[in-house]
Amino acid sequence: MASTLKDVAMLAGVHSSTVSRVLRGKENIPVSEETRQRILEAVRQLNYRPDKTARALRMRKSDAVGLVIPNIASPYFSGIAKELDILCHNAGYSLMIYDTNENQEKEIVVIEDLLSRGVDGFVIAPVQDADSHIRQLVEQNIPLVLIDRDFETMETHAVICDDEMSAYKAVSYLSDLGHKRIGFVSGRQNLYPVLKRLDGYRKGLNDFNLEKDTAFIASGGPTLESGYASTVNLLSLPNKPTALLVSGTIITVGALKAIQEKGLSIPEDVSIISYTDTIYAPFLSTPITTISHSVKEIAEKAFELLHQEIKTPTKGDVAKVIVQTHLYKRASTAPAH
Amino acid sequence: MASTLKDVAMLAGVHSSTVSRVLRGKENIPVSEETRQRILEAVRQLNYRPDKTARALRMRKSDAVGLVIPNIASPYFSGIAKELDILCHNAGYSLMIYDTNENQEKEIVVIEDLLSRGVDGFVIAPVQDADSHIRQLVEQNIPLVLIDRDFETMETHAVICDDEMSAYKAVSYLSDLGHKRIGFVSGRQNLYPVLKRLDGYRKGLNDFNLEKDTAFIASGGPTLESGYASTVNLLSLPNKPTALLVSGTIITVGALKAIQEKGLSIPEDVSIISYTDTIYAPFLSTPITTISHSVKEIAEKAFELLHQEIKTPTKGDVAKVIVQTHLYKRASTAPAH
DNA sequence: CTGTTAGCGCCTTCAC
DNA sequence: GTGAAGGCGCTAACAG
Repeated sequence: MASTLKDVAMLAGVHSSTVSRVLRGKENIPVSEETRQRILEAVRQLNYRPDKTARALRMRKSDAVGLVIPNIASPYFSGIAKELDILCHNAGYSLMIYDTNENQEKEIVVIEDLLSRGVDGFVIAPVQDADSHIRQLVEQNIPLVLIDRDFETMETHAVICDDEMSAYKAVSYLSDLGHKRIGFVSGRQNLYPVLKRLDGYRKGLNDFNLEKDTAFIASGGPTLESGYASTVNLLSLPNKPTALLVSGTIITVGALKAIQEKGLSIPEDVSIISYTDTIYAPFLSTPITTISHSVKEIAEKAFELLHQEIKTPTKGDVAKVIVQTHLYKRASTAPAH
Repeated sequence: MASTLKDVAMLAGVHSSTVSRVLRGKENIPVSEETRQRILEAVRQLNYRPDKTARALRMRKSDAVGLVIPNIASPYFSGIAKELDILCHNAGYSLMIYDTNENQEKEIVVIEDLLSRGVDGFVIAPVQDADSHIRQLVEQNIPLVLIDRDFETMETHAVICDDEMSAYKAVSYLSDLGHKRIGFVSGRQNLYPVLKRLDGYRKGLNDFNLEKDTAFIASGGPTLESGYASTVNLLSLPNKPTALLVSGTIITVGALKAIQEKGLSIPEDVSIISYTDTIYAPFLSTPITTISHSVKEIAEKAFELLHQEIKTPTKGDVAKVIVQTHLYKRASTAPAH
C-alpha cells in the first residue's frame, strides 16, 4: 500500500493540508522553513507519491491528454504519437494513447472512457463515420484538436495536411512525364484527406487535360487486401492507367503486391506515387516516389493549439492549421511510354 | 458538466446508493423492478456516465492496464500495442499506452504515473538500464508481465522470443550457404534479446567452425545512425564479413543505407538476415530474409497472463513464455562466393 | 504560519 | 427493498 498525505503528516507531526501545501510549493504560500524541511524528509522516508486519481477527482483536471487515433500500427500515426508524447511529457502532461482500430463504435467508447477519466483535452484523428460525439465535445467546451482528418463545418482546432494541393502537384508531375491515364487508389472515401486528395486529383485531370474515367478511382477499406484488390481492378482495365496515385502505407503495400503478381514492373509498366511514411521507401525494389508528412510538425502544431486551449480556452476562436507535405521524387515515376 | 449519480437519483426520486446498486446490476442484489426501470430511464435521460476517476479512487482499481514500451514508432512494438489494445478492450479494460523513448528515467516516471493513476496491471518492455523500479512492482505484488525483454533473475511473468535459438538457426543457415565470416549488428547490448541473440550467434560460430573476431560484433544505440555506423565499420574491415545478422527495424535501415553507399550489393557482396517486422520486407530492392515475430501471439500470451494475475494473483508462481519466431528466407541471402 | 472543515463522485456497510 | 453515513486521497476555503 502506498503512503498517503496523512501518513506523511503523521510522521512529520503536522496536518495533511500543510503537507499538501508544501508539496505543491506555490511560492506565495507561507510555511516555515523548519516544518517544510521536516515534511520533505518525511516524504522521502515514506517514498510518498501523490495519488493522481484522487487529485483528478478533486481538481477536475488530470494533467493528462488523450490521443485518439485509428491505427497505432501505422507509421504515420505512431510517428505522431511519439512526437506528441515527447511534447506532452516535457510539459508535464501524461499522454494516453488510444487506438480506435478505424471503428466508429470503439471511438465513441474510447472518448467516453477518456472523458470519464478526466483528461484535460483531446487530440483526435476521427474515424469520420459519425460526428455527433465529436460535436458534443465541442459543445461542452472540452479542449480538442483534430489531426489529419477535419470536420470542416465544425468549430474545432485542426491540424491537417495540404492534401488537395499535394495531389494536384502529384498529378501535375505525372502529367509532365506524359501520363494521360492516372489511377487513384485509396482507403475509405469518407475520410477528409482522401476526399481532398480526390479533389486535387480531379482538378489536376481537368487542368492538364487528362483522361477522366470513374473506373480510375478505386477506394476501399483500410486494409492491405483492399489496396491489393483495388489495384488489381485498375490494372485489369482494358484501357488501364499508366500511373497510380496511392493513399496510405498499407494500401501501398497491397498495391505493390498486386503489381508484382501481375508481372508488371515499376516504373516501366506503371508509375507510382504514394502517400506513405515508411522509412523503407528508398530501399524498395524501385525506390518509391512519396508524398510525406512531417509527423513532428503535425504533433507540434497540435500540441501548441491544445496546450493553449487548456490553459486559456478561446471561445470559438478556432484555428485550422495546414501542414505542407513534400514530394520526394524517386525511381518509381518515369515518362510514359 | 456531466451528470452524477446524485442527479440520476434526484430525477428518479431515489437515493444515489440505490442507483449505484442498479447500475452495477449485481444479480443477487434485490431491487424492485419498478424503481429499476425508473432509474434506467433517468440514466438515459441524463445521459449519465459513471466517473471512472471517482470509481477508481473508491475501488482501488481502475479497469485499466498500462503498456510501457520503448518506442511506439517501431512496427514491432506498435503491432503489439494494437493487438493488446484489442484484447484489453474486449475484456473491458482500457489500455493506456506509454512510450519511454528508450530512456530509463522516463520509464521510471511513466510507471509511477501509471501507478498513481491506479492501473490494475502492467505490460512492460523495459529499457533495462536499471531494474529496481521493476523489482518494486514485483514486491508490491502489482500484476506485471514483461514482454520482449526479460529480467531473468526476477520473479515476473514474461513473454519473450526464442532469441538464442533464432540467431543460432540464422548462423546455421548462413553457414550452410558457405559463409565463414558473419557480422552481428545490433542496438544496445544490455537488452535481453540482443544478449540472447549474441549467445546464439556465438554458439553457432563455435558449432559450425566459423571465424571468430570480436570486431565482427557491432552494437550501438537504438538509432538509424548507429546501425549505419556499425555497418560501415564492419564493412570497412580488411577482412570483412560476407554476411550480416542485423537486429532491429531501424538498425536494419541504417545497415541498408551503409551497404548502398558503400556501393555493395545484396546478396552478391554481402548476405543479410534481419530481425525486423516491416511489411515492406518482400518489396525491398532485394527482398530481405527476416526473422519475424508474431506480435499477435506475444500480445495474446501477455494478456492471458496479466488477466489471470489481476483476477487471481498467483503468489510467486511465475511463467516465462517463449514465443517462436520464424525465418523467412528471401533473396538477401545467397551462397558465399 | 498552520489546523479544521467540507467536499469531488462513487461504493459499501449498516440500519430500518 | 431502500436510505443514511462514511470514506477512498486530495485540495480549497476559512479559521485561528
